[in-house]
Amino acid sequence: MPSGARNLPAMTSTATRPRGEYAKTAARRDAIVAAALEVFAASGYAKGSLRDVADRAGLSQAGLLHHFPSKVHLIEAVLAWHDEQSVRVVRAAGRDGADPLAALVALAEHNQANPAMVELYVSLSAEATSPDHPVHEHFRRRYDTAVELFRAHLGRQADSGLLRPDADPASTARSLIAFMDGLQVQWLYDRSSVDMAVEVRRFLDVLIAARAVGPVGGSPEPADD
Amino acid sequence: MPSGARNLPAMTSTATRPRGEYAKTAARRDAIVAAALEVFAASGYAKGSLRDVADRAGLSQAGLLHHFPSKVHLIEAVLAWHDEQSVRVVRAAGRDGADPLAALVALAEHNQANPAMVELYVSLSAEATSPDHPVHEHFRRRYDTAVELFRAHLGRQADSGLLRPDADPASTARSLIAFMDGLQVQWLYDRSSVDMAVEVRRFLDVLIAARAVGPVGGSPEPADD
DNA sequence: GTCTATATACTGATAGAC
DNA sequence: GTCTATCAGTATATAGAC
Repeated sequence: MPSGARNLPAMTSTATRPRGEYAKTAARRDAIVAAALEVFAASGYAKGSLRDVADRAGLSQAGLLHHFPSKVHLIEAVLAWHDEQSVRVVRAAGRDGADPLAALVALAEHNQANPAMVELYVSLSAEATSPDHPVHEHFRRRYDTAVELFRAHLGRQADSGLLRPDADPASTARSLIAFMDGLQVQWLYDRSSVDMAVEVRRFLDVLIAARAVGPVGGSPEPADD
Repeated sequence: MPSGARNLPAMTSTATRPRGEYAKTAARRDAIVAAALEVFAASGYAKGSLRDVADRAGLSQAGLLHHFPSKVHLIEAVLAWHDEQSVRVVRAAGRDGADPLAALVALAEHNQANPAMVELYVSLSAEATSPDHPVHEHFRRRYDTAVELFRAHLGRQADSGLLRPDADPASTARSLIAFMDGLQVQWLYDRSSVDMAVEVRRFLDVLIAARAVGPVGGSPEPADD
């Protein structure tokens, strides 16, 4: 279970403190973030307690607060790690296919293999709709940039005739993100009946494809379902 | 703000207790449910406190617990009311159009006019993904029946040639619900930029329509955007 | 039916020893 | 850097007066 920290980047600035003695601290912080990810994923941010995180990370609650001076600092670190993971997956998928849309299938597969990340994202994005929530702005910005990213890409596809002519790029961008978000919720309620990667691919085929009914980006990944 | 109780049905069984003295109790319960809806919508179920609900309903916390013996009883009453409202809207929309799909547009409009209901649904459906959450089963059943409802309808439309031939009824049903759920989240983050009713109509046109590009159900409501 | 008062438990955060 | 001990605040729920 606490395996989320194995590929954590050094979030503490290693440049200013080259001393070897602090390497243990960085590992500690990573372990704490991994524990916090699990706790907040399972209980949400409001109900998730620092004591639970501390217990799971193997230190006292006061010890935890030495590394992260407040609960808000901790959740921000967790979100930074979560976002970095997502970006990493999308970038890796974009290396061969070069299509941001095909990367969504890879992201769905990645999420499906990491339920805790889905739980965290679903519960936290819902909690943070309250304007005074500590990470409200984080998610607001995230949606803004995500919609704009896809809108721009779909606009280019429309210019190339690769988008259904009756599909508005801005609306389609929003729909795409909304669909993926909602799908994660359904998946959490019934993981055996919902295959997110398959649904995403079908959705893209139906919604995006102009004339051709084949895979969206021409990416070399036709065999999976 | 506390205007959600004006069209509350009598959830307390008025048939068994015809006495006039208890009418005040029913009204009290309705007021409490309305207050709880607001509190849980704004703060979520976990963080929303009975004290807040009691204050808003104009009685003490102990007095509140006389009517609803526990927090779980209260949230169940709130959900029952919420579901009843949604069913009412869908049924009313189905009376003239007779198309469940067109009713979704009406539902989106209704939700847009009642932000508290959207906040409640979004935050609670996310919270309740945890299997041990008090209302987990409620939402699990809700998704099951909703998917089955739309799947059956889309299957009939497919038989009539009214569904894109490359769209699978079961997948499309899931996608439709996922899209609407995700859209509500985005709307909560940016209410001025997102028009749920418009997006739902566009989505239906693109995803469902077989050949005709016109409105899905032929309902007499072409002028809105 | 509603109240005050309280029991019991847990929260995030702090102080200071080591 | 980690600990124990403790803070002040808040939570749900109960007991008993009126």
